[in-house]
Amino acid sequence: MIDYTTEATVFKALSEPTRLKILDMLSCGEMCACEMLECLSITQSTLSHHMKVLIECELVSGRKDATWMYYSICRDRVEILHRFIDYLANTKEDCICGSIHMYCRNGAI
Amino acid sequence: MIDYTTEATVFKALSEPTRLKILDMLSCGEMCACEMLECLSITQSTLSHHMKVLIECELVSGRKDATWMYYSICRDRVEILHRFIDYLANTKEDCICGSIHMYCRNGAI
DNA sequence: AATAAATATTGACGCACATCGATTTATAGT
DNA sequence: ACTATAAATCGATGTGCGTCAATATTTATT
Repeated sequence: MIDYTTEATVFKALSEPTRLKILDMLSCGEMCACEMLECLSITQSTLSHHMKVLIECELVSGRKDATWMYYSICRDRVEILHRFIDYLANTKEDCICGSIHMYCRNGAI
Repeated sequence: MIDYTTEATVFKALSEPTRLKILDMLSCGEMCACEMLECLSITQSTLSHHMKVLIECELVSGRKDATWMYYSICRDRVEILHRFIDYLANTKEDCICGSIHMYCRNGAI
């Protein structure tokens, strides 16, 4: 049985234009929050909130150095997402479609 | 300049467990709405709403046959999403990071 | 025409979330 | 110790969305 909820949380984290831009900023390597803030039209508290969302779904990791926070992309999690999309959208042996009625009986989501 | 908003809309469509299950159901081919409804713990109007969301972001297409609606996954759009994730999360030549200050001046998102 | 089945639309409700300003916490430099 | 900077947390607010019940629309059948 697939855990749609966990992946949905990751997709939700990606459903914000600002957070997509944040990830784009981090794509070449880690970056300090204060530097990122200069290129975003949001307040510091909002940025902090966005980083929390990205960290909680494990798309990003944080590293503290003195008063600075450096963020970087977790490529492993991105890869998992990649494989999930592949699994979801393509034909497979153990598809819901095949055992769709049995699947219903389980009362899953 | 990248259009984060469009992709964010696609991710938002994917940020619902029920819609992920719907896509999973469609992964082996088109399916009728009434058949899908039997395997989902939601009302008919809610399913109709979800299908509208999936169609509007072009992840799914609909085909009407008499009173039945048959839905299927748009693999082209999934492929676009795939490439976007690759672009977003990996190092690239024309990265924001490199021209980050110039990028700011543009006043983009 | 009348009925039935499948789907779409409408209106309402409650909850989640993006955002902000203000405050708090943590750390470095003087 | 005091000040300044970076970041996190808190409380409030407005908007968006998932969901439902009820109704409307479309199409086939009798």
